[in-house]
Amino acid sequence: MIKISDKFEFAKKMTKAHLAAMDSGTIYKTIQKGTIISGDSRRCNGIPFVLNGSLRLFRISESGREMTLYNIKSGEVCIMAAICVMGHLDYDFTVESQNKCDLAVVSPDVFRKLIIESDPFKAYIFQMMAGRLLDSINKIESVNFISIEQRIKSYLQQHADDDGLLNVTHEQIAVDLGSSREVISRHLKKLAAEGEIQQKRGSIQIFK
Amino acid sequence: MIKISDKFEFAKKMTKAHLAAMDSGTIYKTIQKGTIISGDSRRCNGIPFVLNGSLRLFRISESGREMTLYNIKSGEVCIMAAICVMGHLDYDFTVESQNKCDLAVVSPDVFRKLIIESDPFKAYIFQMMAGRLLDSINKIESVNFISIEQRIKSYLQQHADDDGLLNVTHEQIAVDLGSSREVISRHLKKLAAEGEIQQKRGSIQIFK
DNA sequence: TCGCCTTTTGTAACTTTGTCACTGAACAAT
DNA sequence: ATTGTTCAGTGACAAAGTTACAAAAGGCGA
Repeated sequence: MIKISDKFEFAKKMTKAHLAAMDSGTIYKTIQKGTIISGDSRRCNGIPFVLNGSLRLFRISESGREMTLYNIKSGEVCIMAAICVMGHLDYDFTVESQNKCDLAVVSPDVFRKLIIESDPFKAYIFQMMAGRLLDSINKIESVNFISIEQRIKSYLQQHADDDGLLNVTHEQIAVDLGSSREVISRHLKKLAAEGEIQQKRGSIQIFK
Repeated sequence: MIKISDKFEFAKKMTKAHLAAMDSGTIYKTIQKGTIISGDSRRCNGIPFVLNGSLRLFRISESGREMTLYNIKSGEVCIMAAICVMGHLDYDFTVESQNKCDLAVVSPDVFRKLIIESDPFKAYIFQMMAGRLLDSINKIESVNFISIEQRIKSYLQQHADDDGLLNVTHEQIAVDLGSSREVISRHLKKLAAEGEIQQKRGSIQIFK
């Protein structure tokens, strides 16, 4: 079983005592794709560190529209959980696994101890938070300044594998971009007509 | 002349040595309304702590559209400057004073020293960053989920003084909400017709 | 292999929001 | 009072999002 200290560089700089404390307050678990680990009236019972796989943090509006805020990849931590634990705030985001995931869930108490005592731990959380803030600012800008067509194109580029293939539905793209399926369909159709992509059910092949 | 340690609580918990270091690396300055202190091809030459007044951090899109990302109030620090200094990144936001401001600009070197050595300093920056991240996430949500009319109403509520008066132009509201003046004008006209507000040139009076 | 069900995609009509190109009104300074 | 500048109003249009369906694709059991 892989542990935090195997995957996270910061752990290598921690003292033996802190590592032991972290270990004793950590529950390792493997979850299947589509598992909701937080939100949906579930309280935050620990801070998830992702060892393998990736999580998706999203919100659902009052009208039921869903929007991805960001993904948490392998080697990253759910920084919103961390912030809520530190500020004793409520955590009303929903976090869902996008595939089979190995998680290390650190208990709030141990987290609070480490964030105060351990410099490497603190530095790591700091860095994650800064990165997320930059991401968020970029997202705000992107939503306001960039046309949906451009954003779809970027999305396709970023999510395509080496062969230019994506296994996503129009709905998924819409949710990730904070748009709606119909809009995505319209633009994909246009891109297909222009010969930039080819569509199949549940997947998209991009060219050039 | 007011100093950082007079306005910022965290300074009261710092050691004498760190306070002295901070002092020696800080330049105090007063700037007039509308002064641009960062961005516009200006490099970041220090981290501004706001003693009085408030700053506005914004971005300008390629098409020239301007959008406020957030305001930095008295007792706060420009966290984007801090992040850029820590990550040695470029700082391509624009920061402008919204009124007459007293600033304490801490040099990057001293900032980097304090962020490593001083726990109270670190804790303060941490807290500011967390707050800003929450704000940003809320902004993303608000832009995606809430109608412009609702957002205008919230804006009016939040920015009105005790008598329900706001001294803002339609253009300012548009920039702060990431919308356009014409849209704001349309909705304000509607609100005025419904008797919820009364408009004058450069100011709005809200009722109830 | 055929029908059935679910998921995914397509589409038309409509509303909301944003853009463009002006016009006019309010205020300040000379 | 004239002039220039900033602020607000407006109509026509474009882009994006919503509503309400219909149609196709794929999986699955009989």
